[in-house]
Amino acid sequence: MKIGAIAKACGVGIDTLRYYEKEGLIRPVSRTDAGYREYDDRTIREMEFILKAKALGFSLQEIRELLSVRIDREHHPCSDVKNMAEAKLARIEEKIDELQRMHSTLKRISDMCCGGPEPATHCSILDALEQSA
Amino acid sequence: MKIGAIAKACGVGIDTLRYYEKEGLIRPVSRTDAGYREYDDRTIREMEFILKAKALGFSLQEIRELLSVRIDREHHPCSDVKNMAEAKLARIEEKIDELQRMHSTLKRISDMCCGGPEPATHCSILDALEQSA
DNA sequence: CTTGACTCTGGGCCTTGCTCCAGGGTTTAT
DNA sequence: ATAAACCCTGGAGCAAGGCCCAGAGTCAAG
Repeated sequence: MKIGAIAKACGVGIDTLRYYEKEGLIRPVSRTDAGYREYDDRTIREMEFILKAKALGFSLQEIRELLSVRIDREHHPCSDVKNMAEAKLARIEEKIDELQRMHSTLKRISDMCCGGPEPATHCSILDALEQSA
Repeated sequence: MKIGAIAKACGVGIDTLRYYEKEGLIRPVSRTDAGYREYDDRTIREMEFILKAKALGFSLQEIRELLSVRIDREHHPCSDVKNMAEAKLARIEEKIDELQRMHSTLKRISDMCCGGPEPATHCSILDALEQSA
């Protein structure tokens, strides 16, 4: 299969595949005489792995590490993978906390605002942003 | 006050002030004969406004809109501000939801992993990422 | 008077993950 | 045979929000 077929099968752009190759995530099985990349089903499974990991919040760099464990499971301890998963979970939790703090503060000051058509002369949202608290 | 004093007072870098100026968020009160930017206390209050809005998740572009209401409250309805706040709240909620989905999926598959020192031959995290579900 | 601290402009660089372009070669279908 | 569709490389550009640098001018203190 050539790059276009893989891209279609995985629902990504051709450029994405070339980019992942440049980043060391995937590799074509070979090249044709004309220099065209050739892939097989393994690439599709690798891409599914990558896309799933991405959906869970792993960066391409982290995915590269996951892939390096994946291709040689025997020589990597399970703890390597679990550590990455737990570190990622911790970062996701931090991000959620931060967003929740932002949300509650903003909601508090937004709820005080009338939101009506009258001039914002006494708008409590703007007032809240003014305060040097 | 010159730019270094403002930067120190606001806890930002000098480049940040020049960047905000280029982005149309702030403006020096005047320039000295030598071309140095001059500011006064109003700038500090503006920067506090900006930094507070940033902490609530507003982008610089959105803050520019907030500032334009702020400097001429009479000619903008309160609803403009509240709409921005509510749109931002909605986007924060979306982001939280997405992170929570990521978190629960990842936690589920992470919890299945032993995390021990043995080879990852049967690591359930990797297995879960393999599955074409 | 000189040294050091400050400021100016204009531009480049960084992150992440692509996306697009130019200018060429190749393959496939009609 | 020729046009359409595909592929190649290398590099530029985008988002956002700055940081950093060079080279030059300015200002305050000793």
